[in-house]
Amino acid sequence: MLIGDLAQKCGLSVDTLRYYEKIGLIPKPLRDQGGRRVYDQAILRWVDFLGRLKATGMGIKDRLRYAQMRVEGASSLTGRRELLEEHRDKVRVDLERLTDMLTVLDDKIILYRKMEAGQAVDPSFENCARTEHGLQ
Amino acid sequence: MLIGDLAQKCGLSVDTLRYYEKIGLIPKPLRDQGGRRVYDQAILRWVDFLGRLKATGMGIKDRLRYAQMRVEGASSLTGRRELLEEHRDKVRVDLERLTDMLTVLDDKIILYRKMEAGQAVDPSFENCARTEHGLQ
DNA sequence: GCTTGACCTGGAGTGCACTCCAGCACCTAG
DNA sequence: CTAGGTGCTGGAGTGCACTCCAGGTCAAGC
Repeated sequence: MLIGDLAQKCGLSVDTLRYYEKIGLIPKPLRDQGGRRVYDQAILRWVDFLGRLKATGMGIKDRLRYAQMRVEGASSLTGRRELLEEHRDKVRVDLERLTDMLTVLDDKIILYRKMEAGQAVDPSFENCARTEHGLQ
Repeated sequence: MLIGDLAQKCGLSVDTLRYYEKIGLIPKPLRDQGGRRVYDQAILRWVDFLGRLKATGMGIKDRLRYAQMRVEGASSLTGRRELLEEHRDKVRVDLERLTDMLTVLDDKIILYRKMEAGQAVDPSFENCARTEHGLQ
């Protein structure tokens, strides 16, 4: 698999893949006679997992730490687990934040709909304890 | 309330508050004799809501669009509602992504713990369909 | 009256995470 | 055998979202 194929399969750009390699996020692949990168299928799982870490808010520094430990092998098992546990905690916090916000947004959207319908808004709703925002 | 007090109350830095004012995220406050910004309590609710939008992944451009519509008043009610509905959709997607990731992380953490305990890992678990990542 | 700390402005600098580019090599299809 | 597409490298450029700084003003306490 050449870099263009991998890019297509994993949804990253060729430039991003080379950038990830440069900073050490993905291992240096073998090269063919012409010096072109040749990837193994296994890279797909790793890139996918990196994408999930990123998509759930892990910055490049922590992904890099994780990648480096992964290269170190079995001796870094504990370190990797701890990093994932830290990240899990952050994910839990984010989940709560998003869940709360969903409520706030639902309330506000209802409020806006009422306003659009020309209804006078009940002040006790405007200052609804659930959102504490009313019309902003 | 001067800018330092506001900064303390809302958890943003003085610089950030001035930056937000410069780009139009928060309205220009009145000034006292000495030219210092004087804020009304009401700004707190707005800044808090902006913070929630930010903390749930809304970029500065959309926050700015929202802020500008807010200044326009009643005529922008529909626009604001639509923007919030768009954001709500994104929040829902993020919630699902985070929920999935929580499962993946839980599985991996269990796997790492087993490895740390020196247990041979059941290959059917290593390639567990839930995570499709195994040990990374 | 003077010091000290908070505030002011305009503009430069930072860190993250890519993204793009020039100029070149290589490989494959026609 | 050549044209077009893909790949290579090193390095510059981008957009976001602040953050910091110099050089100054102002107000309140001693």
